[in-house]
Amino acid sequence: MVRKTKEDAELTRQRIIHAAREVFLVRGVSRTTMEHIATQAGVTRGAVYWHFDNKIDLFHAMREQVFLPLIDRMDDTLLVEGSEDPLTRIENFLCGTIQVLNDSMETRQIYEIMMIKCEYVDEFAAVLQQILSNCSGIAGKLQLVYERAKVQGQLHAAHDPAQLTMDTHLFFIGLLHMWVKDIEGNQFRHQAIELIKTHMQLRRR
Amino acid sequence: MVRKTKEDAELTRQRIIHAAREVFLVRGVSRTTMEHIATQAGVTRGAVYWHFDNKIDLFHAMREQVFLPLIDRMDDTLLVEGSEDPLTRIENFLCGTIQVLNDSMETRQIYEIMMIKCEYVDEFAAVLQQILSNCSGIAGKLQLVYERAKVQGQLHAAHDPAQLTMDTHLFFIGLLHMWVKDIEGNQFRHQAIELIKTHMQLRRR
DNA sequence: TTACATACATACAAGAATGTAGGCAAATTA
DNA sequence: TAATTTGCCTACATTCTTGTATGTATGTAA
Repeated sequence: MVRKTKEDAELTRQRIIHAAREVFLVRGVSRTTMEHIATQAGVTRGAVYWHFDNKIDLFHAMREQVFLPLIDRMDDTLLVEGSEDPLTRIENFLCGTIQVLNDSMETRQIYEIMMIKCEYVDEFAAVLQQILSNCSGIAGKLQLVYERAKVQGQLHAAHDPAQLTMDTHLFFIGLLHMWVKDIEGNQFRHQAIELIKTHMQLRRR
Repeated sequence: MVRKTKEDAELTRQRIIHAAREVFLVRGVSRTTMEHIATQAGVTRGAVYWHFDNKIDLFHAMREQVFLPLIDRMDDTLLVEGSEDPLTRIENFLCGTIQVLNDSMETRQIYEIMMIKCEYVDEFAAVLQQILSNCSGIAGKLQLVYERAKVQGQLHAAHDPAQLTMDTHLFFIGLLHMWVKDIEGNQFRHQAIELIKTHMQLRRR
């Protein structure tokens, strides 16, 4: 078969992205060649180069598939004032993220690639900046919610929302890192939810 | 000059390790070739291969130069019961680590390499295990000190040393990661010490 | 002072990896 | 249905890397 319909082509594109993820995970981004990805996807380098300019283009395509949903979920869970109080909303957001990692192998693998299978140099240095910018965004939204919690009297009088935000932010970054690295699962993965609950409990009055 | 004395040779070895650090930092570990390192060190690949089997051998040599001192300092600061109370000892250890990062460019760069310029696959997967094992060691010692704090009545009655340990551990891992990634310094580096003090203040009764 | 080991430099062979250019048949459009 | 574009494959040409093998001059020990 040579030429495909548009739908078939899009399917090929997706297959290539999936293949890239699988190979990145095993070989690391740097050691992965376009040939590896092509073979894994069952096509040739020609097809890969047709759909993507180069490796980092492919990397970005892969990354988008987990980060766009993350932002959406964050807004929904954190900012929409439903029946939950602010601190519970934060707790739900953190637990929800862990839940996504548990449920979605794809997300799990992409996090793993970004954390321990990628070197942020040259073209990839910009990716790191995007990640940091994302983190700032998360921290910003967290702080909004902590400020709501303060207003609603959920916090100890001595606790400052900005400080609590940073503390929670760093805690969660650490948790994500260890969750991802703890492949065996016996150290952090099994007790991640409990760790979050404990962390939040420390700041309820 | 061809043949050197033992002292000269050791000097060459050190120069190669330093060169490797510098090149790893700029090009990432994977993209760094032995030729890059040799050139940076002012020698040829012959010299590099004489002193080190391959790149990961060099990587280990580089890593040792910061990790052995870390362990020592940890034991000194955390475990030696001097004039300080337990919670202060923990605070001093955390602040001390940040201080080392501030003072020692070498340490700073090696952390940066290990966190965002290295892919933990194949031969490097074992390095990640060592790091995790190191983390376990740190957590273990932290917990000992938190238990001392509990005995000495420094903690709230409701707080469990094991839980506080994990929370502090994850906070600090997150802090280290963000400290390293925050090259500009405006986000985390400048306020790292304050963040630690705030974190510890959350658990003093 | 004669061996031998050491500390490198140089040269070579072999295998990747990349990007591009050209080909080709089927899908799409006019 | 003719013309064009799309989606992909094949085939270079070129450039890196690696490991090793070999050369060699100098410390060093007997």
